[in-house]
Amino acid sequence: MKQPCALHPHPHSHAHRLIQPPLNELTEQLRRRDRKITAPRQAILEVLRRHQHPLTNREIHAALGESECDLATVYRNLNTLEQMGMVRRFDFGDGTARFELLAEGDDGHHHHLVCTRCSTVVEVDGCFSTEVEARLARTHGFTQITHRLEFFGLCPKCAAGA
Amino acid sequence: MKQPCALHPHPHSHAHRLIQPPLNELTEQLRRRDRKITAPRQAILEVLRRHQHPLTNREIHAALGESECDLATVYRNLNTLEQMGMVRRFDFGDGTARFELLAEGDDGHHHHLVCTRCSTVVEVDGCFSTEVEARLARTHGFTQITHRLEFFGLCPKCAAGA
DNA sequence: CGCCTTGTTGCAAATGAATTGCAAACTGTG
DNA sequence: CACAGTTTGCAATTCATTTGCAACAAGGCG
Ligand SMILES: [Mn+2]
Ligand SMILES: [Mn+2]
Ligand SMILES: [Zn+2]
Ligand SMILES: [Zn+2]
Repeated sequence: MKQPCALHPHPHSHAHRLIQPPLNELTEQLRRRDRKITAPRQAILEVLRRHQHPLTNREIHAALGESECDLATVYRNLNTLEQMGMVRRFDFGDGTARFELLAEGDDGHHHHLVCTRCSTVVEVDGCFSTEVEARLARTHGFTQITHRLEFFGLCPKCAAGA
Repeated sequence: MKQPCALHPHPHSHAHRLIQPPLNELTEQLRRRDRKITAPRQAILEVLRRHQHPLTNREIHAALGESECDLATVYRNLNTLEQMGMVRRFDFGDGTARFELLAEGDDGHHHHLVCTRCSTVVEVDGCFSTEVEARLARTHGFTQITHRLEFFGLCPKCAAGA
């Protein structure tokens, strides 16, 4: 029940971020905001808890197993969870949204390094560019500046075997 | 015929990048690669030449005027031009691709600052993170690392009037 | 200038992610 | 247990983008 991420190949030497809030803490967040604790919802959160890499709606749906629910329900729930700040949406530019569970209080801002061939995902931590954003704010008068940044490249395995 | 960008609001104080290769130079590139110089193609290149901000397929199609062609043709041409390295595709995360014309030899790598309310686009020049990429390469063994980065914020006009 | 090969176009249909209308089922609460 | 407000399943819809196919046009060549 607590198997590691089977959906995504990723370098074993680097563990993913190890947040994994316990399920009861998650349902607590739901309860607090008058969201109902349904079977699909719990199952989805369980899936997200198990996989600390970004997952697509379809992948989450596929990983549900028993408590199967409609794919539309997965979409709806991830939107809800995003609005509640419980998951973060990522965009790897392939037209399919991906989600990661957040620890409470964490805004989840971080980046990834994605293999353009096998889709291996490496969690990149550390975010620079606060100076860049400050400069942009100063130069162009923009406020509330954020950014979306992902890295792409060829993973060692793919570089070798191809 | 050489009106400025009418499709996108953008701060007047900052001109966009002023590449604008002449049309004949562009058709020359086509000829060199056994691509035919058709009316739709020339018209599309003209539109791109006039607007040095990222344009969507639909926007390009709408800006064609006389030499109207099918929207599918616009899509096909932008894919072709991208493969040929004559335009660069950008992704602002709204599910719609945008394109900018490139000067020959330029790979067009750069970033934007986009207003989340009115979609004003500011061209950001300067690309840091070569060190970050080098670090990622070293740490994870990836090669050919690039990145996709866009900034988002509230433009001064929107911050004021709302 | 006509012919031929090949790239291109228009049009309509297909794809694929994501959203939505609606009626039925369910959750939390009193 | 009953009620009000959510959530779900299912099917239909939207929207960007792609694609099959037959008609067409561009460029090379004789
Ligand atoms: Mn991540
Ligand atoms: Mn640009
Ligand atoms: Zn790889
Ligand atoms: Zn704005």
